[in-house]
Amino acid sequence: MALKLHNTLTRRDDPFEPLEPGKVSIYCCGVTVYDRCHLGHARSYIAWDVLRRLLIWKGYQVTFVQNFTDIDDKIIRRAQAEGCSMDALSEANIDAYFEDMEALDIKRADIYPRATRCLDHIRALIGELEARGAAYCADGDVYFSVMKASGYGKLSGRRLDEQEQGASGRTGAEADVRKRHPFDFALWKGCKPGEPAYPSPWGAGRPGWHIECSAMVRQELGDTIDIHLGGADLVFPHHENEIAQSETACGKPLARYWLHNGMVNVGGRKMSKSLGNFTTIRALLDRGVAPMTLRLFVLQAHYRKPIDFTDEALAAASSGWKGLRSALLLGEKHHSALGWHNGAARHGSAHLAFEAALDNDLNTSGALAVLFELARPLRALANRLERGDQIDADVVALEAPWRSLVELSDVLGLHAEARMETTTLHGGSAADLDTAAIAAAIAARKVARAARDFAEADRIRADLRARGVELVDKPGGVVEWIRG
RNA sequence: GGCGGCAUGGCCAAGUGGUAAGGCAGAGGACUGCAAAUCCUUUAUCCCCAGUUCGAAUCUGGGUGCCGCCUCCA
Repeated sequence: MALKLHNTLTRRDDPFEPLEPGKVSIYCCGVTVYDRCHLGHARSYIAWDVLRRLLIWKGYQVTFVQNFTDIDDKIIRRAQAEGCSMDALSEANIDAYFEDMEALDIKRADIYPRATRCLDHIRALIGELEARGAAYCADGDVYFSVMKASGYGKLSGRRLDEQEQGASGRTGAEADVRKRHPFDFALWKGCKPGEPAYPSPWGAGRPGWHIECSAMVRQELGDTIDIHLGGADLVFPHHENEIAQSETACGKPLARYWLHNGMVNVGGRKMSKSLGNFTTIRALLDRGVAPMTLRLFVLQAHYRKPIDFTDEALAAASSGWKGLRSALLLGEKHHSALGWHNGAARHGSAHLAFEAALDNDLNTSGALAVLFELARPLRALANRLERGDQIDADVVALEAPWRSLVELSDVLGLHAEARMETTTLHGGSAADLDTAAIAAAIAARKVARAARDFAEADRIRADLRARGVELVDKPGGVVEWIRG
């Protein structure tokens, strides 16, 4: 089976073939670091993490570059509002970005260029565009002339004469008087008083948004890369403009495959910083949502379709992850009881079905179905072992499915840790209860149960639950508890 | 107004011409003092209409509804 990827440029599923056999170069549009990452970012970067893991699993050598936009109007404004420097704000949000991504088990990129550290390349690229007559100066700003870019609009399927200017309702009519064409965009913005500024041949100022990506791609990966990634909301104008800049400058295609992920919606509307309807990754983790629950939530839908974020969907993903997790932990927790030592052969048909699903434009939902089917008997066995039940399954025959499950789950970045994860989405604080107090309550309940005073036993259980501790009665009088 | 996308059981969702994966929830049964957890079993003809075809959720045309983008955005 060969990998097919939906290419925004061709609007088809194209067979994937890297420019250089065995090697893949990827550029992923990163975040503007004026705020924390939200679930929309998580979705995007989880999807691309799976693409990257898949390519590595298939044996490709992948070079993955992802930028940080650390020069931007919103960063400047936010920094002013918070009374700190732009650099301090960026640095804090970059740190937070890495923490969030690490929690979600998203692999680190090989290189993280930042706009503030690529200014030489940015200025050089603008200079080239100017030399080619594709850039012009106006009042301290430098603009790109879209009329000079051949094939402008090919990525987003737009024709300049068909667009209704300002249809998004976000542009001020007077802002564009300096432009020769309404779709011309800034390569360099002249600085205003009090703003951070960098020197340039066109005067002090800062780079426009689109130019940094063109410069970084060229600096880190060359004229033409294999895959360019980003959210669907970046297709126009950001990626269209990147193409215009890069291809006008060097005359070669910028990227062979353009992939775009769908949005995360809230109540049918796109989650976005500007709409204010976002939930940060951090907030979700602080609520006790397991990182892998978020992964599962994201991967249960195809990456190009919109997904609706609801508490119900999150709870469903949480339950699903619990099942997958216990199957994944089976071999680790019980390997001596199972007598699994030999590294059994893989479960061939599962591998084929799994790879076929992902080969079909990253059908993670189909791939997950394979994992759940592998997991079902494993989970049942794990739970029986935990309960001390009679085992009637062919335990030896389950080693191969388990090893396959672990390997294939890793391609989706789904990893189980043996430590107890909090999975409830609500519940009080158990901070006022120490372990001894809980043990005492359990002992008291045990006495009550022995005396068949179930009213008292249930009262103790309800009391603990109200304080965030859930009791689980196991066979043999064993009582386990977890903090909610 | 332009461009693009989506519509499958209670909810989420796969499916790319051959007779509906998977997850969640629900129901029934087992277990339990009860519960929780767990195990077993179980639930659809694919927005509407008209076509193409031996055969369509899958192709074509029309309709309806929803979403994204049209210089902040993952």
